[in-house]
Amino acid sequence: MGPQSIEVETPRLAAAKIGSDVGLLLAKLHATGSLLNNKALADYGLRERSFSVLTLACSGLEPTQRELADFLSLDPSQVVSLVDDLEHRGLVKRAQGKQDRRAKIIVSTAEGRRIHNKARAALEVCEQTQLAALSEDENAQLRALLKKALWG
Amino acid sequence: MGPQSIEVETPRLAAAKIGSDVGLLLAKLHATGSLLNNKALADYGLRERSFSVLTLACSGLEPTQRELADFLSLDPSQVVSLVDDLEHRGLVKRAQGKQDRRAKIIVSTAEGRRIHNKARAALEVCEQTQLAALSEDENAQLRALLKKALWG
DNA sequence: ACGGATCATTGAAAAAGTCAACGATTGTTT
DNA sequence: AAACAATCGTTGACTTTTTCAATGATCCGT
Repeated sequence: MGPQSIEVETPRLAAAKIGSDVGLLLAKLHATGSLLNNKALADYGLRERSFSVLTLACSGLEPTQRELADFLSLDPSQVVSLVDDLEHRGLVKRAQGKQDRRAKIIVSTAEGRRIHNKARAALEVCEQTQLAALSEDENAQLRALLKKALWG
Repeated sequence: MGPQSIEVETPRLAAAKIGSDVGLLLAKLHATGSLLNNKALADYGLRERSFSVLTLACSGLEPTQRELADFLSLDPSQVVSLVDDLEHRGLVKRAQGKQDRRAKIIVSTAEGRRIHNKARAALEVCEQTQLAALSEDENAQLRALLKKALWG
């Protein structure tokens, strides 16, 4: 039950030119990160994706399911499953769209916000250990670059 | 058949705090990137993963399948499928391990290197368009940060 | 009011991931 | 040297995830 040891082996293959392929770097960091994130979120019955949905639901932005699908790069049917699960557990609610009655707005419940706060704290710790090799500045720099790459 | 238009819409939800969640940023950039990369590689009958395997096979590092699995964060059985496919198409060969006769070393064929060069060129163009919002310096900076985050 | 488009949802089919078992080989212990 | 556990690639079964087409309800432009 002690603090989980983090092995930082630098594999032989990291030397290859492939180590500069942005696509692979993203895939690898995302893969290892997802594993740790999901482990950290498991205590709250969440995974990376349901946590993301819950975060948006808690954001006050009142996202529709379509917006969630677009933003999270998911198929609309996957959003249905995620929201179903969160709704059954009382963490979010489906509300009727305001201008569009086809759309459904996902909003958090009080319990949802409570869980989200705890989960967010756990995830922050988790991500800090993942990016332990980076200084505070570099960490912020990485976020900024990723954002800029995505949305300019 | 003209140059594919790239829509750079900044979605409403990008404003949320979630836009600073490293895990989500990685997931999203990886997701959109994979789509484009796979599309670019399709002309050569490759996908992101088979391309990665081919790259390592062409690197001169003589990786074993176990090393490929570790480096690419894949299950060993997935590597079997990937190598099977590449081998059937004559792009790589399985060679006996030098110190360990259980292990199999993956090396490229001449045809494999030919295809790889073409695919790599196409992928570079593709990645440049993906990271078009970043300057040359920022592009290098991003690579460096990702590498550092992974291997210190 | 009509027709085409979009939203959430369902269900089925395809793809990907996970996992345990196996033979062959290795390294270690006795 | 003999026995033992561990590792490598492989196979096959199983679960999860992804993808896609179809549907009813609703919106929008004409």
